[in-house]
Amino acid sequence: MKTIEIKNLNLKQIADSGQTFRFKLIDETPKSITYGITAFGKYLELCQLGNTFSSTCSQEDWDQTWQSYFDLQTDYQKIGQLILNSGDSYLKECYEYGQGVRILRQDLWEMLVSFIISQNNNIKRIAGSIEKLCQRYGTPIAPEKDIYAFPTPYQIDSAEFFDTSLGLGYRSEYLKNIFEYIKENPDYLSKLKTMDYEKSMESLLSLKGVGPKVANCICLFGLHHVSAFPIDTHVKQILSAHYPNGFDFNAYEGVAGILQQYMFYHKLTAGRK
DNA sequence: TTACAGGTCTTGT
DNA sequence: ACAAGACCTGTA
Repeated sequence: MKTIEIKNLNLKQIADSGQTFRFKLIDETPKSITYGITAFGKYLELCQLGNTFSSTCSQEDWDQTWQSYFDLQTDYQKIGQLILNSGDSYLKECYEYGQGVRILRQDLWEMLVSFIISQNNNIKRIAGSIEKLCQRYGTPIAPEKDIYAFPTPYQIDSAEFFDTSLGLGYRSEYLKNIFEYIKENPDYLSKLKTMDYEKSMESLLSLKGVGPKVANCICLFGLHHVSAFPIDTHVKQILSAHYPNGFDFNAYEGVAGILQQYMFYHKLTAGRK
């Protein structure tokens, strides 16, 4: 893959949208920006200049891994039209501001672990914990660049998992339980992938340490259930400020999670310089 | 020093 | 059902 044109994709926006902790900023110039992205045991360096993207990755890797990862088969323009036609000026502002946000199709296991770590935590510390977890247990992908895959449950030694150097705090016990559970039930994750949104929520909520917010994040980012709408402290503030009489989820059946990302990205980054 | 961070669990009404 | 309070820990 040399260069390709893609609409509705902005790497910086996705990096700052909070759905992934595996984008590393490599280089930024006034016109272009390059990220190193790790997913599914592979590493991609991708440079964006407007709508033009370039990388040295093989065509095979692009077709088999990254095209799907970036959710390129989904038409975000169409979702944008829905918003623009809705007459909701706040939502319109969020969409126009964050048109390059997509819902990445990330690995379910990685999302499960990452969003358990995210609870009552800050982004810097979350990313640091995940980084250390990969460095300690993950398969090397490009070790000269300090790039390691996200470890499988079998690579993680839960016996030494209470080591405080990962900075997980009380979440380590939740994770330890889940590692053990997955090892005893190796088909749990593939079963989860066959469930619809409601069933997968119910199943995830039965795991200790997974509440409604984290379960919705896993549904949205790990299972691509786009009707999931994670409500965290920021989204709670958004809803009470802009929708005091309630948000009409029925009007956006099946795409609510994408709207959540536009709103979330807007709240976190708009007005910061 | 104290408070906070993309919540969840536990306990007490 | 619902409302507090506790909870690891790095950062400002």
